[in-house]
Amino acid sequence: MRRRDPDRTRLRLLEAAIRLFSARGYHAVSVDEIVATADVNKRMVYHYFGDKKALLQAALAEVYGRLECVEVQAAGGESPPREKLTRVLRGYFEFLDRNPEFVRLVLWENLERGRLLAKGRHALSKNPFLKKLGQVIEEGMASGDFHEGIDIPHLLIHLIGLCFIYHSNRYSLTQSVGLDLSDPKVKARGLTQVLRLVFEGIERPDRLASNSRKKK
Amino acid sequence: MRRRDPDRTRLRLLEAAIRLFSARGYHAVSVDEIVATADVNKRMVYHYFGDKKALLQAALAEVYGRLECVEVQAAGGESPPREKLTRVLRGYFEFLDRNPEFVRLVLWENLERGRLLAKGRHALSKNPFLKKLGQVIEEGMASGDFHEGIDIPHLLIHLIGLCFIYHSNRYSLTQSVGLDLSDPKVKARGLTQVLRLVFEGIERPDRLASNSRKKK
Amino acid sequence: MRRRDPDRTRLRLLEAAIRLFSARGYHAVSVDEIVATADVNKRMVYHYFGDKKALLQAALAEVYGRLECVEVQAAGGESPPREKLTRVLRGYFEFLDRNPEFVRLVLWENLERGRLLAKGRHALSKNPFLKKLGQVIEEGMASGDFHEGIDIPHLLIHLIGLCFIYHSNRYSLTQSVGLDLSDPKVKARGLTQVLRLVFEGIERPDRLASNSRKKK
Amino acid sequence: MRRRDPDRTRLRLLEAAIRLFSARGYHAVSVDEIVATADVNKRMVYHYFGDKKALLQAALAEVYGRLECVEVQAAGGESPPREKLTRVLRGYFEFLDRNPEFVRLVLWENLERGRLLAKGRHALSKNPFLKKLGQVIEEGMASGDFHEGIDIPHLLIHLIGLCFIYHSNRYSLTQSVGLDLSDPKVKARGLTQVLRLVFEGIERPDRLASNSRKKK
DNA sequence: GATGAATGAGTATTCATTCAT
DNA sequence: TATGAATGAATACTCATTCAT
Repeated sequence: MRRRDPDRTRLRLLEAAIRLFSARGYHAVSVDEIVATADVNKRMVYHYFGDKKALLQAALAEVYGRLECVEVQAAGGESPPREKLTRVLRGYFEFLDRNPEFVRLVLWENLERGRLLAKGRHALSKNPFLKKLGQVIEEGMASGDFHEGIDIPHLLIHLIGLCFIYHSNRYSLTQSVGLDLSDPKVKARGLTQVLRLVFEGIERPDRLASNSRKKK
Repeated sequence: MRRRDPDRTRLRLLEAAIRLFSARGYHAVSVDEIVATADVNKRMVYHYFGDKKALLQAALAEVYGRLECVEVQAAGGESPPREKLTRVLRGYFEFLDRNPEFVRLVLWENLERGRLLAKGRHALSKNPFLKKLGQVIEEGMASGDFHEGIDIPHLLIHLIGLCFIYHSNRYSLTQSVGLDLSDPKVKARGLTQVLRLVFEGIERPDRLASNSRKKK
Repeated sequence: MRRRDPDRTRLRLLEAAIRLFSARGYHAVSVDEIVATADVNKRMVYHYFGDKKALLQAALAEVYGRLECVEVQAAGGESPPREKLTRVLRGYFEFLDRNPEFVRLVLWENLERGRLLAKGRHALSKNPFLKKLGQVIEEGMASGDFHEGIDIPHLLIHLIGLCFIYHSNRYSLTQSVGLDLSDPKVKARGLTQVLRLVFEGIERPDRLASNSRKKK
Repeated sequence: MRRRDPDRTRLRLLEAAIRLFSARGYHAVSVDEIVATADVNKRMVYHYFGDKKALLQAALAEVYGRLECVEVQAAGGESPPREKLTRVLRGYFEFLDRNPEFVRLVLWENLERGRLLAKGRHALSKNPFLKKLGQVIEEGMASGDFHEGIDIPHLLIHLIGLCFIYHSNRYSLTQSVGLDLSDPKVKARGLTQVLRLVFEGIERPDRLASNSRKKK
């Protein structure tokens, strides 16, 4: 008879759920597989979590929470804005790289129209990472290092998008642009190029006078 | 009553499959639902496509193919590179907006690790849209309008990422940045801001001299 | 368009049916497989035979009929009874060996309780082979070569059984007695031993006096 | 209402499987029928056995095992070989008569080319009945009661064949030799005649001198 | 807290057969 | 005569969940 160790059981279930749900999505994973992976009795899913959906929700909460740990310190200190932003973006990019479960679960949830996201108050909503990111940009605008009039919410979206795309569309991009996005070197260069684009754009500065500022 | 119209039957199945697979993913959709939606006998799925997976594959091929139609003419003519690129990006952004099935199926497929994408030569691989996009950038580099030394494959990824993120992570972004990404006005502004970022970056040009070109 | 050749179509269907039904039995074979094997349109099964069951019946009739061809001449002439019987039994044994479809279909039918056998007037009922066999035995009794008082119907059963078992229970016997019954040499020896048993039994003749004739 | 009696459930499934599989063969029986007969939830087939094929395998093992119980004592003692062999054969004949499931399952399995027989160590392979049968014959040869030079493996096959044919080909034989093999009297006479054939053959002993021993 | 037997609705797929052309 | 689209019931098997112990 297995020793009674409620925490262990709950934890093993959660780990199995994160692994399997992120790997194959909610519908492609059966409760049987989860309990087999966790080496736990099936009944325990219902005992600890209620039902399969609630287990997914717990898995989401757990994984989303990991985002909190990223870059709490990265944006502090007295460095110039460009350096700060560089550090934060690098932190985020690498977080996504080291936490594929996060990327995958966020995508599954978006494809499910965020039904479960809407319920529980996840770390994703009151996200300290995004707050920090916004502050760094504001600092840069205040100091005159960055353009004035930047639309911060949209810029946040862009920064997320530039990092996310490397991890979300890996397979279709590998096919269509011909880069192997699982190669660490390719990813490293990707990050470098993202930073360059973000800070400088693609247009030659000496041509900027005539074009820039046309659009608000 | 038995109508006898093979084309109609095949088409209805394909449409139902596109609708349902893109809406809920492969595993959450049953063949029963598909045939009910298509109002077609269940056997016909196997008659025309072989099995459920092959039906998904056919749906992917159909929807991916739609990308081919976008921007065939947009990038022609004698306009300056910036205008050309603007037109192409706007075309892509709006294509994603008008074809949520495309966005969703691409994401499902990436989450499934591109298993079906790998087989069959889809329009996604020998993608004329991406080719055109690459050409426009080269033109801009050649004419001196854009920076020299741009890494084109990565820039393609960035452009795709900037457009994609508005449509792929709509639900989690709505929660985390507080913009309603289903609002057409928000999307329109998003595109504008994307273009601005792409061309100019966020750094003030007069500060560029000291920072720029440090990284290759 | 395939040329119209009714006889060919019917024949191909029949051949495919015999092959498949004898190989795997009625229920394990689908009409689709039959028409695929026959390279004939599915509808033709119903056109020529009525339904799947009737096709089986036709296959049975065809294969049972082959028994008629065996040993029409073998039992003629002036040879002594022992030689005649030897020839007939060898003919039957070898017929079974060369016609596994016959053996298998007879077994399937017996396992199905002879439901289809009961209907159509098959060659199996008014069987010329068995008639001949009986006649040879009677001749032997009349001439004094064979015991008097032989129960002919039962002896017929025994002779059939001795030949049949080598072909019907091939797989279980291979396991339980350790002879490879698919080996032609083993089968040849089997026939020899069958003949020896039939004519002489296993008891030493000098001991026969005391035991024999006890049972009627 | 949910009774909770695993042994009962397993047993009922096994009994239903034996009954139905032996009656109609593997392919003609559906899992639905089995569970309906057993009055058990369908899921339990997979819970206890794995799948339909494994259930058949379990049924085979169970029924084959019954052969072990036959004639453990029959061949002991000090009786003369002829009597011993008579007892053993009568035991086997009557076993087949009382266990039609055995006969039928063995035949089905042979028709399926012994695929399931091959796996799993069934009682059929290390068969104590056949061993005993072989020993009795050896004793008879040693004592001089039986011919010397008997090919034991083949004789085993013949004895099995003589008993089996009465039970395996009942339907076709009824048609072709005109005996009702379901009649107990006919079967009893059949056994008697089998014994007579086995011990004495059909040839008149006084004619034996000239013919016998010709074949090895 | 933990076990594994039990449930009934649901899964993808295949069946023999018929109909319109 | 021949084609292949169409049908609805049946196939083996899996699902998330609950119950008795």
